[in-house]
Amino acid sequence: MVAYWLMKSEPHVYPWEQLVEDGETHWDGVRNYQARNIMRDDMKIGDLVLFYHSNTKPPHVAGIARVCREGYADFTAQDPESNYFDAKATPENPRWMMVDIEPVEAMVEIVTLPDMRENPRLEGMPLLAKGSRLSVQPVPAEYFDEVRKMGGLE
DNA sequence: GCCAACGTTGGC
DNA sequence: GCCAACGTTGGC
Repeated sequence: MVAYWLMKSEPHVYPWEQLVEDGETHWDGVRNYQARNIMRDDMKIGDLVLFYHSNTKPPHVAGIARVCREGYADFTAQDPESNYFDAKATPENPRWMMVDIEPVEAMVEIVTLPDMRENPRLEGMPLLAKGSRLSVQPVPAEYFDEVRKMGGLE
């Protein structure tokens, strides 16, 4: 049973194109407990992910990725040189977790946030909820399919 | 750059 | 364990 998710990345930090170039990546740097718990407990190999570019004009879904490694320690938390260093993270208790994802397919056309807000079929999608800021969040299947169609994919 | 909505921290 | 202060996210 495949589950669906949405992950946010700022394009100037790590864009979709970089994921395509890399072939896969580890989703380091998440420092929010709710998002961590999703990566630790819920994301399974084969789950599909809407790759969302935040903090850009307009914000948009750029492509679809797939989980290719399940939750494990985010080692950047233990690296004093990292921007994501957390003094409370240890090998015994890494505190922060991540998954690996790989690109599946780019949207034929990006799906922008305004377009999603205008689509009545997406009413109730967590991303569109007022005050939503979770960087890793669930996407109920019907919304995932609709976004995929909006992006020109079947 | 502004600021609303959240999440976290720390004093009490 | 409350809650005010502060920091962050992210759309606009």
